[in-house]
Amino acid sequence: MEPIPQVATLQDVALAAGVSKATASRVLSGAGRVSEAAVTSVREAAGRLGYRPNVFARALRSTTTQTTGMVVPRIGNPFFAELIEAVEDALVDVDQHLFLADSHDSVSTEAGRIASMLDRRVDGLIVVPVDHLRSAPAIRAAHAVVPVVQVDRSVDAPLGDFVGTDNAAGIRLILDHLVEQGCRDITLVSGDASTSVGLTRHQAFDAAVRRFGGVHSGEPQLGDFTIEFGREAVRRIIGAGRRLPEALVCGSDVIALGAMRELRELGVAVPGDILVTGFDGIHFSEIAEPALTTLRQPLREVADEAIRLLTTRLANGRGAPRHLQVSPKLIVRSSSQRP
Amino acid sequence: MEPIPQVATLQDVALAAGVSKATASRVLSGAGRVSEAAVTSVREAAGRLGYRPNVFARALRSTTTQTTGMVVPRIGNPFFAELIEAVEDALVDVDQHLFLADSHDSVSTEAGRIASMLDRRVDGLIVVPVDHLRSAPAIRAAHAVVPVVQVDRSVDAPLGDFVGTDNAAGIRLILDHLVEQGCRDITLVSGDASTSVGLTRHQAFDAAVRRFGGVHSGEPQLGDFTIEFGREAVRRIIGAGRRLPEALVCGSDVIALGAMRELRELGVAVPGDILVTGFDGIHFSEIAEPALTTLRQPLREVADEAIRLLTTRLANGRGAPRHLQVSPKLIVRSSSQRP
DNA sequence: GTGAAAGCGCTAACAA
DNA sequence: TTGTTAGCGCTTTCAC
Repeated sequence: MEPIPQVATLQDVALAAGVSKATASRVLSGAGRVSEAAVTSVREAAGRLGYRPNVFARALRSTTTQTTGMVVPRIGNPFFAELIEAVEDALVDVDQHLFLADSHDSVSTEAGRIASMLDRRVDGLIVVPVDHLRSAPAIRAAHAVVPVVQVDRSVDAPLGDFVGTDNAAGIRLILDHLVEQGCRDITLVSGDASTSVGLTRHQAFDAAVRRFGGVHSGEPQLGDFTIEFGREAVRRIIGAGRRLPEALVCGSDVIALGAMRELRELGVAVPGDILVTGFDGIHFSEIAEPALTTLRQPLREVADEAIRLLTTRLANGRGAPRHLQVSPKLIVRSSSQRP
Repeated sequence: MEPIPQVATLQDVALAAGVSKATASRVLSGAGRVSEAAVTSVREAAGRLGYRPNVFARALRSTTTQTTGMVVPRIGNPFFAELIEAVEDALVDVDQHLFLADSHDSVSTEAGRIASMLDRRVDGLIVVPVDHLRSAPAIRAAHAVVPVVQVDRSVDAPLGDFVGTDNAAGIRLILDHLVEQGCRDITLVSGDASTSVGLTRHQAFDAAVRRFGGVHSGEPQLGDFTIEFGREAVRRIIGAGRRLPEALVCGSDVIALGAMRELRELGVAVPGDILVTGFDGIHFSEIAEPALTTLRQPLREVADEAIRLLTTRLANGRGAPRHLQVSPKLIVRSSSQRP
């Protein structure tokens, strides 16, 4: 396999501008002192020849690739899709490109994807870990080589930086609201302890329930952050034949949407017979019927912080891991208001 | 900026295996004749040293990068998010990695993203064009350099391969169904003529309406494929004060979901007062209330075909552009059934 | 079957 | 300020 010939190389530009490759390089990459004349002629020549630097030659020589890697559990999950969009937006502002991979909720796939990001010498890595324990080795390996920022979820070990939502505060906002609505019997439907958010939201829920004297919670339903699990949880709760709780606090909008669907199919009215809340604030929470009360995560802010952490790391190197939390905002809609 | 030192280079492996770089390369990249002994020792040494080939050095020398580029109008749009997921899945099977970019529904952003894909020497490019006319130049430029396949939408000029849904057949399925439900007054709410799908679905709609003798359609509402436009269209239709149509045929599920939301807020019952249909078959169409009748696009199939087209091109080079259409499947749900 | 050597396009010493 | 030179790590002739 022959190398693909390049339209115009730095050599061509240098020749056309009547300078050396080195000078041309200095002009184009903006480093080092160069004369006005050189700048003008090189710029002109580069433009005329339609010169595009060879990314690989550059990467082979330098330490940067202008590329940020991102690994998420599942692209099709609307929450992650919206997060990806926010990151892509934020990346444009710092002139970085996005290398994206999907770990399919599998720790081993995730490890492979992270390894391939490292092979591609990404300048930084944004990862939403699949599992708060078993994702650690791959992330640790990455962390040894490149700045890593975990977003939304994190692994247990203190590895690199993190930016996510203040889950405990969020859950408290939800509980306050529900109690205010007169609920005393509230059940949690959320992700299980395999992810940090599942764990934290569960703990926060228990703590918040304990804080309110008269409130009690049924058996929490813990599983995946999927529509299907939301449905399944409802079937389990209703199948158990016990009295219906007054409210369902769901660990994500996706779960809540699935739960509401199943409730409707089983003839249970929301918010008539039971209140439901979500978490994340995805676009669809607003157009669901009934519109879903949720906690909006400021994704653009999260994305901006993630990029900022990455670039700071790149500039300043090591240092204690930083843990940033943004505050979710309670959006009260029909699903949680007594008719 | 110093080059980042590599953990183990081919040189190291060769040394450890007691062969030359050339032989080591031949073993590892599987090209050329090599002795059993060489294979064993090189493999062993590579494994022991944790050798990972340098992607950039390889790309600099060879013609392939194991990377496929994908440019979509908006990642956050659930239809595209699901498409991206399907493509990512399909790519794994052919050992390719994904370079993803968002064109933000802007032709100029799209051109920039495509150019940067070319800079990165992607082996192939998958693009969902923003505009069926103005996206052509950038796609043509790409097509001159690398296999390009347009997915879902296409530009007017015959550039590279295409794989998408048979929109006309889809619209016909919808119309047949609606007429069967007794509808005679049907309005289209869809994307405008700036995209090929907007155009095709509109034309197909007009043609199908003409085919049925007694059916007439109100003024079609054309705009973006967004939730917001779905709402806006409904406001316009109702604000016009004319008699409500019997059904709304929406050009995408996202539009339909927005439209249903607005109808509800305005006190119009679906399917009691008006029927609504979507297009695409995104996950949320199923859990909407009422569940949305839609046309399911077989995304995994589309993705597989796209990859197949790309790899065939890569192997066989030029040739007449191929235009593949997959058949959407009508999924009838509550939103289009007279109570 | 194997090795030596050239070179992909670029950046960064080091001289001048 | 500029040019010369030396590689970054790899694949691929071309001899042997």
